[in-house]
Amino acid sequence: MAHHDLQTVSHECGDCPIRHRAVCARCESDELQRLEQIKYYRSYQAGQTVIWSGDRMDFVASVVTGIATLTQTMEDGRRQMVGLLLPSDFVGRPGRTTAAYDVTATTDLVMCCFRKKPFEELMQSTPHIAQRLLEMTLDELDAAREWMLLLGRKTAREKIASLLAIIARRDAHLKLKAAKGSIVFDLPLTREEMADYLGLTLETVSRQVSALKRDGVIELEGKRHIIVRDFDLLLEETGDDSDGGYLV
Amino acid sequence: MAHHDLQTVSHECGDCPIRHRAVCARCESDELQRLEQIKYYRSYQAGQTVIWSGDRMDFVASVVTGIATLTQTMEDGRRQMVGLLLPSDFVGRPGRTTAAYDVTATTDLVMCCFRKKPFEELMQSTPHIAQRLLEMTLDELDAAREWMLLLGRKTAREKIASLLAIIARRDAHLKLKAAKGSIVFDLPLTREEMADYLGLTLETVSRQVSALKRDGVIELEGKRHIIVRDFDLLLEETGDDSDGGYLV
DNA sequence: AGACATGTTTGATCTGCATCAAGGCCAAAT
DNA sequence: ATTTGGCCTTGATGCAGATCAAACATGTCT
Repeated sequence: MAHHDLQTVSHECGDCPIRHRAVCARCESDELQRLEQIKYYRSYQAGQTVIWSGDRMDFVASVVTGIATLTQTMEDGRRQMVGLLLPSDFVGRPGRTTAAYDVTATTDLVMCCFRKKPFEELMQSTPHIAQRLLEMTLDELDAAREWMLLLGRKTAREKIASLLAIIARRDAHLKLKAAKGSIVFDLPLTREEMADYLGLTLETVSRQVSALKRDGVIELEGKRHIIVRDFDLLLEETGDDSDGGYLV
Repeated sequence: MAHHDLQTVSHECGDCPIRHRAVCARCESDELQRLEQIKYYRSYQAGQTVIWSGDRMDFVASVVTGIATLTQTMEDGRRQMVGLLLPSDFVGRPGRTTAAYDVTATTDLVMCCFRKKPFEELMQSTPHIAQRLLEMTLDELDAAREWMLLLGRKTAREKIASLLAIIARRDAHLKLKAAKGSIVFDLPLTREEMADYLGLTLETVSRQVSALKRDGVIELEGKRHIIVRDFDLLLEETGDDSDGGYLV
C-alpha cells in the first residue's frame, strides 16, 4: 500500500479536489510542493469563453470560484449544455490535447490550472491522483446519466424542478448549511442558460418557473433569488424516486 | 516510472480492456496471473436482468460477447437507456457497492467478471490499471455528453440517423472492416429499446426508420438488417458536424 | 431624464411527437 | 393448420412545448 493515514490538508486553493482529498500525511509535503510548482491561476470575466471546442488545451484545471459551463453546439446553432462546473469541479482530460466542448465562464471565474505535461508526469509517479481522478470522473458520469434521464423523459415542469433541486443541493453542500428550514439561493444561470441545460426554450423555462411559483412550490424575489420553503414539495415535482437523499 | 515497454498480450478473454491494453512486458506474467486468479465468467440469456438498480454489486466486469444495456426507470415506468455495452466495454464502479442502474442482457451475454475486493487491491498495487480505467471512463463520459446533445436537441429523424451511425461505426470497428462500399449490419436492439435509447416512443422510431428507408438513406432487409450504401448521406441526417471522423 | 441594452414575461399560434387504436408479419407451440 | 405471442407498422387524434411576436423590467450610459 503506497499510502498511510489520509488526512485533509488546507491550502490557498480552497476546495481544489486534486490537492484537497486523500493526501497522505507522509508524502504530503513533497507532493504538494510539486503541485505548487506546476500550478497557476487564471481569471475570466462573466461571459468570457475559456476555450472553444476543438482548440488546443494544454492544461487541466479546477474551479476555485465562480461557475463555468460546458456546451456542445450544432452547426445550426442549437446548443446543449453538457456540464456545469461549480467550485471544486475539475475540467480537462489527461491524455487528450483538444477540448471537446466550449467552456464558458457564466460568472466571474477563477480556475486553478496545471499544465498538462507535468501534471501527467506527476500522475504517473503519484498513483492516488489517478485514483482520485477516476473517482471524480465516475461521479461525473453518474451525474451525466441522471441528466440523460432528465433530457430524454422528463416533462418541462419536472426538468425545472430537478434543476432547482440540483442547484439547491449543491449550493447547500458548498455552504455546509444545515438542511432544515427554508432553502434560499440565487440562480447562477439566466433563463437561456437554464434552457440550454434542460433541452428547452427560454420561454418554456420562464413559463414553468412562473407556474411553480403560482403553485406555491417556490417563491421568487426578483428574477434570480429563489426561496424553497418545503424542499420535499419541490422534490415531488422532479419525478425522481422520493428517497433520493435529502440535501446529501 | 513503474512501467516499461508496453505491449498487447492476447488471452482467452478477447477484447477485455483490463487485460488487453497497456500491459507491461516485464510485469505481465505476474499481473496476468493475479487477474486470472480473481476472474470468472458469467452468462446470461437474452432478456435476462444482470442486476437491478439498488442491488448489491460485488463485482466489476467487461463484456466478452453479446450486448447489455444500462437503463434508468422512473416510478411511473418511463425508461431511459443510459448505457449500451458492446464487447470490450466495462461495467461497474470501483469504490461503490450498489448498482446505480438496471443492467440487462439484450442478447445472450458473456461477461468476464472480477470480484470487487481483490480487483480493488490489485488496482492499488498496479497503478496503470487505474489509469487505463480512467481513460475508459473519460471516453464514456464523452459519449454520454454526445448522447445528451442528442436527447436534448435533436429531432426524431436525427436521433434515428445518429443511432444508426453509432452502431454502424462500432460494428465496423469491432469487425475491423474497411470503411468503403456499403455498410451492412444487424440492429442489436428492438424498436422499443431504440426508443429507450433515444428518448422517443417505439411508434416514432418505427415511423422514422420507415421514413429514412423511403427517402433512400438506408435499405432494410427484414426488420433488423440494415444496408447503408452511402454513409455520408446517413451522416448528413444526423445533424452532427460533417467532419466527425469517418467510421472511427 | 431619456435612450439603449439585456434579460424576462406573457400571449397567440403552430407543429412534432405522444397517445390511442387497429392490424400485419412471422416463428414457435399445439 | 391454426393459434399464440412477440415484434413491428400504420392511421387518427391530441397536446406539450416550440415558435413568433410584443411588451415589460432593470440597470447603465449619455
